[in-house]
Amino acid sequence: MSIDLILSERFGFRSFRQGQREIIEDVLDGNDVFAMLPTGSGKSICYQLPAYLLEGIVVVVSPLISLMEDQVEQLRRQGEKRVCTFHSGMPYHVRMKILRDLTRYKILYVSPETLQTDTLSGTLSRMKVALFVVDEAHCISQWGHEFRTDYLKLGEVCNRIGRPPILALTATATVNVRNDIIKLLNLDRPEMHIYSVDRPNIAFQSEIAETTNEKMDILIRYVQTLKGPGIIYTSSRMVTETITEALKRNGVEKTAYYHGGMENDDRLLTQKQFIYDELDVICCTNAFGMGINKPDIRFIIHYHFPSNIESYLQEIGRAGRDGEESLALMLYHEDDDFIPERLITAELPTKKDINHFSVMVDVDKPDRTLFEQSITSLNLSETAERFMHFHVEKFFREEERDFQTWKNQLVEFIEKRIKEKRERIRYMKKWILSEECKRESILGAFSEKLVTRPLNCCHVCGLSLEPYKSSKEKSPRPVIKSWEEELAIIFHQVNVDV
DNA sequence: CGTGGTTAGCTTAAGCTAACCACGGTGCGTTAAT
Repeated sequence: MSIDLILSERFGFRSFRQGQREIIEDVLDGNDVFAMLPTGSGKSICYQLPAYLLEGIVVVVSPLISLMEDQVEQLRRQGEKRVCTFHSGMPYHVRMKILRDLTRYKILYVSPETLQTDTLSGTLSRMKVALFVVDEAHCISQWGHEFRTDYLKLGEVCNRIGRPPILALTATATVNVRNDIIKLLNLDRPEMHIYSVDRPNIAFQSEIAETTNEKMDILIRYVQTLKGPGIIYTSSRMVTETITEALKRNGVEKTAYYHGGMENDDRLLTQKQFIYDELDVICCTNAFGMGINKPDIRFIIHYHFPSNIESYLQEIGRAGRDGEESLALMLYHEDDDFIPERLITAELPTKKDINHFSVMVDVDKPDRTLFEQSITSLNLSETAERFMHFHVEKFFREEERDFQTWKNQLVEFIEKRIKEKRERIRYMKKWILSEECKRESILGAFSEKLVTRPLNCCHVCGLSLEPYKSSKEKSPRPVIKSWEEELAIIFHQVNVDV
């Protein structure tokens, strides 16, 4: 069966979008593939379609449980029942049943953490795995080194389950991040499919405030005049709540906040309200956004800047998926520099911590239990603690281990990581403050040149804010949905209520 | 930097103020205690 036939019969599309055919052909040839496609361009087809042609199961590593659930649900709606996910939120007996029947499935969605467990990787190692997919592959580089170290072990796990061909998918990765992913996943001469990260319908605007109060005033003024829906990003949970209150006091009623400290149910509810247009504005930390496929987001405002330019691109990339004019507004005040600096140092142990550690353990007769206990008594941040556990595990896996060498390398590595992270913050700040074209310089960060400049480019090139303002007389937007879509929404909600 | 929580120290001893300090963001999984 040809891939065009499967595309129309299984997925209901007449033709491939940019990049999809080439990527699928390389995957079917059994090559390792690295693909960078802009958000919303149909990345999942690149492994879902080959699943019908390859012998064995396709294992997809995904960063969020909600993302995995969404994908499974969507495929089931399309009529494909041979897909599943496997995670801690599922009842024990359901998980066991899936394990028993795993050979019957075509696609399995799983987190990097669960994939490490012997129950799952053991079962997979005894069957044929056709393809190993890493979705949102930039997470390997962005989260793997400290926050979710299981991302660093994906290469190993892939070997354990028979080293099938690997497909790494992402929407944003600088050349450095690409190389990091290739190295950590152990990709073998991968076929590279890199497409432009430019989003011509997103215009850039920045405002530099003299004081924090002024920044808040500017924010409120913009939100009052801009056409929604929109997202406001900040770097602090508390600030999301402060901004929400301030906006409500100033006439922007349909506003809510969202951050990782909230109850799961509240997060889900707020997210749904935003997607179904019950909210105009959402004030959030970087917890919000991954997997949000709302097509008509009109503005993204940064009240604080993210700590690197890929995160920034990810965040603004959530606007204008429908192709309509959208605005990315950056608000800056010099006090903002403090937060990202604090965050990067808090996620790693200091040299002093490492010295403390080496005093506590017996250097000549290394004992695993004592090592682990000593980490706990260092009183590190959760992320720094995770980092230490990962490196201790690595130490005990070495046959000829030497504590001093390990320690020196660790300290060196920490210094290198902090230096890199500072450099990335510095680059982000340079972008904010530079007097050059915002679009050209952001493309430059991805080693790309601007080909055509859109009419509304950025405030440096000259920008009219008129297209982004809300019109006084609000005509109700016609909502045209196919009956399939309507049904899907109804079923979705039924599932949620039960 | 800004903020919120804690504590020392003052005082017609229970509640106030001021000084000080810690902290700021992303999620998976498992387990212990009811």
